[in-house]
Amino acid sequence: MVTIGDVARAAGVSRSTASYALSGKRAISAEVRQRVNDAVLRLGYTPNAGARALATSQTMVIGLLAQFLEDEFAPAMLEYMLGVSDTARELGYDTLLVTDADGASALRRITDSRMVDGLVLLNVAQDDVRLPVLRAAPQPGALVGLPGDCSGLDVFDLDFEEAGRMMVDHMHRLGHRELILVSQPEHVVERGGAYVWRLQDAALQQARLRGITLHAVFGESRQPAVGRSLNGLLDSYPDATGLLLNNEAAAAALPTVLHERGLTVPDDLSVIGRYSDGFARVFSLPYSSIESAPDRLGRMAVRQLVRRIESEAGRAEPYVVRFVAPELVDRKSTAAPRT
Amino acid sequence: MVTIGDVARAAGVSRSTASYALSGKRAISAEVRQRVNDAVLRLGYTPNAGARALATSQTMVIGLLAQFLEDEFAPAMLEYMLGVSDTARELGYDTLLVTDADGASALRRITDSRMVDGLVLLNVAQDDVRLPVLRAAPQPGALVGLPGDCSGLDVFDLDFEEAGRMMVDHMHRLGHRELILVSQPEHVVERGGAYVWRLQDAALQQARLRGITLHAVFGESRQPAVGRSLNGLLDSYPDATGLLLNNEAAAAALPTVLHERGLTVPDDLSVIGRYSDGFARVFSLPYSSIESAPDRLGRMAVRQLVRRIESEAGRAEPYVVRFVAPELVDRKSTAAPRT
DNA sequence: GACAATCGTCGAACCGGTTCGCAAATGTCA
DNA sequence: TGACATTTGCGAACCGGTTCGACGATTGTC
Repeated sequence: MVTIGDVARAAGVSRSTASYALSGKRAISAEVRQRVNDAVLRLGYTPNAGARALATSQTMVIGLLAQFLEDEFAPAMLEYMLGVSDTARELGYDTLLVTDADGASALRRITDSRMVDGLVLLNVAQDDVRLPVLRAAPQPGALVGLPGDCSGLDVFDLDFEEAGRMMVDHMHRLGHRELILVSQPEHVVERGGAYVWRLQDAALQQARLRGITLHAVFGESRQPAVGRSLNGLLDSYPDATGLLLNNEAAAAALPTVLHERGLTVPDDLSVIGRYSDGFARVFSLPYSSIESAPDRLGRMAVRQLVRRIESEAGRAEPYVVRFVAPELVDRKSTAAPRT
Repeated sequence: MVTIGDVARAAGVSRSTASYALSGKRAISAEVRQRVNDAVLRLGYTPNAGARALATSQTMVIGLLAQFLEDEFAPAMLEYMLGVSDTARELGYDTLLVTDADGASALRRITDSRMVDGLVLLNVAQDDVRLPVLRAAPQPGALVGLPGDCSGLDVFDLDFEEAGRMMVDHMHRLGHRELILVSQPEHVVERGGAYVWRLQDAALQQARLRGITLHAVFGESRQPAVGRSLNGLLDSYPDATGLLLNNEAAAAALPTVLHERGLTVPDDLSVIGRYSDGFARVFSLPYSSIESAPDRLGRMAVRQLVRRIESEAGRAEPYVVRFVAPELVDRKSTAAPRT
């Protein structure tokens, strides 16, 4: 392994001079700088990350805590992860991926051992057990997902309330008067997936405001339960003319269910989902949807995190809670209800 | 920050004694060991990862290189990633996620700076530019995906040849005589996605052997192209009675295409895909499929990698190329062709 | 020509662990 | 009681970087 000592020797200077020549933190003559650079190239020198971390107390790594829970819709998580990882790299950071089932103790391990300069938490729950650990950590943290208590952290999330209202209003404008909202499985809500009831509560309230009926139910997360559950719903609410899906698995299962029942979208039923456009295209999800913007959220979180990491001023700045405005991507799956 | 010096002082011993008490690499009296452990608990000591890496030249981190390419089916990658990350953690390692577009230079950066003890490469291409870098690196590497040259590396992959033969034979046994095989987009193959033509070539050969017709074509990776492409195929080969899908996006798009054409599976058409069971359940993919076993492959790769990292004997062991035998998961999407 | 300021470089210390060699304390046996 | 082995803990060196203070050589100023 080639160290900075080897470079210094090859360039005929001291280790400290070599270091300064490379970092530029002190004036070094052009000639010496050239000799050092040549030596670096000739020997193929790359600084040892551990040594540098020890000396500077900066690892240039951010921790990405992704929680994969039973009944959670995992594949969507990948989009957030890529947003985080790609943005981190653009800003000069690598990404340590942490998928431990026990997020709190994994978080403690990572922060206490100083493996990372900052953290991004995905899939944050209402009362997330990881948050006290994160607040106590010396590194700053950014969340994707809105918890009950945002203090001391930067938070980014889709505006699920507005999403719920948009779904209802869109249907209402078209003339629908009875809707069904299929949320994530009850499990997810119990565990504190706040976004589920944030959307649901707002949708219910908006329905009341508009004077229309909204049946809010929990869905399932995979076959065969998800198909059965959708059939059950359509049996239970035969007069409903619109379906709102805050549940990706349900959106994937719906085409077949409707086909089997001989129903056509949007003639017999109008449908709006909530997922990213990339997802819709890859999985052939044919319904208009509220864009969940996972890449944007991941990007925003990392940007803010790095700002805090890198400037001492950033550390002191007030914490932000920022919502991405939902946008409806039209895929022609809604229309006026059949009279 | 609390260091081992603080622990030593609190326990009334030297730093070296504290270190030995914790590592157990030398005999330390029970009483002193107790005092050290108490101090650790009282002060909340966790070793600094950078310092330890510097001293031991072991980071307890493995690098995970995931390549997300245009037209590649990204969501399936998550299953591999989780298999790797979870297994790594079980064995005491953390995972550095690298998603750079330029995999080769990212790999060089990671290995040269000694950030990781070993590497897992996903989505390995026939003539992968990352492999020369990996072979030159001081850390061992394991691949998921079979390249042209496996020398110096441990390789794990699904037996795609056998998968191709199984698909054909299964259809042949049922009485089918004309099949269509939809592969990944041409892009993927051009870039060296060997698994595509490994399956395809084996399928073609087996079809010849059985004396049946197999139309092998490239598919698309997303809507609306993927739907159009499937429709075009069914138009072009009206006599085909069986469809083989080595393309997840095509499997997701097919139900709607068939519905629009008024075709029923398996009465009008028999279908076999190639994807994991977890995937099929979450995305309501209703076709029998060859299990791609992503979690198993990730797990195998990490296991072997850690074996090589941890034992000096492991380093010397001969390199392995191991194939997972394909298994057909029956979802009742195949039957004898309509006469 | 004396003195101060600036520039370029070096030596040494430090970051926080681990590990080697050694010595003091204790125990064993003749 | 003395010789010797064993246990137990300590000091120092090292891993590979960064950074501070100092110092000699230039350059500038009056």
